[in-house]
Amino acid sequence: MKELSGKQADILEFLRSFIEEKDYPPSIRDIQEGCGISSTSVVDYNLRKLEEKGCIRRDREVSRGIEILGARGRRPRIVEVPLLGSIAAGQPIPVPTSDRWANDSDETVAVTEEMVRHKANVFALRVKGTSMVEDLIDDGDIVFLEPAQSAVNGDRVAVWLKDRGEVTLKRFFHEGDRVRLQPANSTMDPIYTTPENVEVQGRFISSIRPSD
Amino acid sequence: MKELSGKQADILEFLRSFIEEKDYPPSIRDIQEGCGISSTSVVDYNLRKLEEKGCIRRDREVSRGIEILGARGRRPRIVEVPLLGSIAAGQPIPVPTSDRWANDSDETVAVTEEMVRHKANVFALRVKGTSMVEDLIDDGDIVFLEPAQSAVNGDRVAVWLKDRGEVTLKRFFHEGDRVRLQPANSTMDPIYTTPENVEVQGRFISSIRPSD
DNA sequence: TGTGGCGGCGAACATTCGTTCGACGAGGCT
DNA sequence: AGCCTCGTCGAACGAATGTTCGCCGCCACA
Repeated sequence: MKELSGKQADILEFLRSFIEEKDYPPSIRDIQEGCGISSTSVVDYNLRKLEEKGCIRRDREVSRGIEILGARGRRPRIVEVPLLGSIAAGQPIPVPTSDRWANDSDETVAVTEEMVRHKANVFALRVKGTSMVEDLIDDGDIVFLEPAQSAVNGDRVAVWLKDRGEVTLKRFFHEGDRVRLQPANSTMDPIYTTPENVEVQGRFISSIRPSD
Repeated sequence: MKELSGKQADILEFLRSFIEEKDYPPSIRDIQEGCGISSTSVVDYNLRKLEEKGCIRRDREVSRGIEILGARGRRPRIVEVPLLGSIAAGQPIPVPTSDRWANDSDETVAVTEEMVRHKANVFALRVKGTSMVEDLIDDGDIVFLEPAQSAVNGDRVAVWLKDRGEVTLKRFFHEGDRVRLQPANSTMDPIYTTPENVEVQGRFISSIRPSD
């Protein structure tokens, strides 16, 4: 007996939409009204069935303690990543000096945790320009970076160029006593500088292309 | 008086973590215990303050009717996009013939609504191969498609090639009485075929690169 | 020194809510 | 017919929960 009765499916559907709308689960009597059921005990009865079948989990001794199980109901773990600004071959960007993002008016990007590899303190930047287009990072993309102070060869990092006073996203190569910052765009030349002049700000994690 | 007292900040923080963990809001007494407050009325008092300051919204006559306001607390609208399989220059994929995704065991990808342009019935495919790499779609990427039966020149579409019995992601060009399916990879040749032989399955919306 | 607002306290109260109980009808089975 | 299960119903009980009320200490301020 794995099938859901019509009423059980109704309740499950109501559960979803109620939670979606209100952000908290319905009470038994909410379900009763919402599904046009005449008695609370019927709701309770079917809720138990639903629980037996593994569709929901109920928290007894807690009102509204209903949780939808399964991929469909599980709330994906979302992180709001602060979108700190833009990065290019140009404009300097503000970089967090602490882990406090107290300013709630900051723009954020909401993504699933897996997009930022479950790392903490990740921040996002909007890419301006096409210097990394061959690494599949295009103008307008949003990149996620984790704070980092160092890089190994080949890492894509946001680096602060002290002499220019600007931050740029490039592939990092340590070559003897100099540093090569390699764009992933064959029409652009690498930047050569000294280790003293560069300060790694963050390491590339992933990117999204929010607009087509 | 816009500042939050220490206790109010505590409560707000507790609210966040409680909801994050349990998926439903705490009761007054949950807050009382969780924040080490000695009376429910103190909780009520500060909850009112919080409401005055616009941090939360309370649903009176509903237990646990607390909702966190603002970007930090607002639940981002998430859609679970069914990940139907892979697409490449090769394997056929199952394509939905109806709008029912009844099979809950299907793998899904959770993304924010803006990733799919708030469209309905979007589905996702994992890209195999590098035929679209110059369009910044690489091997392993996940692409989001909307169901479509037609395409205009230049659209990136998933097309069903009847004679080959396979589905592939290409740029679509109608040229006279033939159709050119153009890979975005200069090492690959376009596919020429007839309009009768191609059946557009979906139009490219956006892509993510879940792993580095 | 008195006054009033603020934040807190504990207890009682009123409502909401989950659960239980007895009963009923429709079917299936012996 | 007798007996069982399933799904339903209405009512009531009791636990969980939100709200109110009087009282208190602190502190700024007149």
